Amino acid sequence: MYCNCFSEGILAAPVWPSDWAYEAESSPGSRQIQLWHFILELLQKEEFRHVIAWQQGEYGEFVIKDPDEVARLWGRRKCKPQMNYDKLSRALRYYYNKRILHKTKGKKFTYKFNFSKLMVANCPPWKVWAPPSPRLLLRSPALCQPLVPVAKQSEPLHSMLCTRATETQPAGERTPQRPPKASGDKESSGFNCEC
DNA sequence: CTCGGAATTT
DNA sequence: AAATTCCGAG
Repeated sequence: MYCNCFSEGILAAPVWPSDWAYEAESSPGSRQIQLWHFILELLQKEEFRHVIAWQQGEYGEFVIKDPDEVARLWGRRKCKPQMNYDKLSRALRYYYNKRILHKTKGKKFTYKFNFSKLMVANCPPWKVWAPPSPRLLLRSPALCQPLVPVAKQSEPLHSMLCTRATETQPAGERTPQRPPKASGDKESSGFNCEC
């Protein structure tokens, strides 16, 4: 009932406030990927669950199991070979004031997303894979774009999320998809920089 | 490790 | 505006 994130309703929303989804990769002059997008991407793929993963229990909370690796991947994406966890974590800290993240004190390498400020529009991490909605696939490359910041300047009031659908283990309904991950299995190791 | 100020860079 | 780099303090 509540989790209608995938229904046409929301996905077919008229227009996106600020379509960064489009400019995410293409638009030459547009901004580069943001760190939290990247984190979400990693979190969304199980290939990286040994490097970074959601923390069971509190949702939105994740643990960086291998800080060096995450930093390396981030550095690769941004073409910043000198990236390390020290720097990456500084960027993460800037998110505290922006209300995108906050720290889970006491737990090392553990942060938590502030979903009250962010709206999940597509491919929520908990479901890992949203079915069709071809219209919305726009021109996204491999997979659908993860999120959409809801409060750009005006905040509607969508603080609603898909509630916890995490490890409730519905079993029946949705079958766990394991989309395109079969043949070659090049591991692809995710992303490369096009610099 | 974690936290931010400050100066730069993109 | 979002990050990167450098770094002293707790």
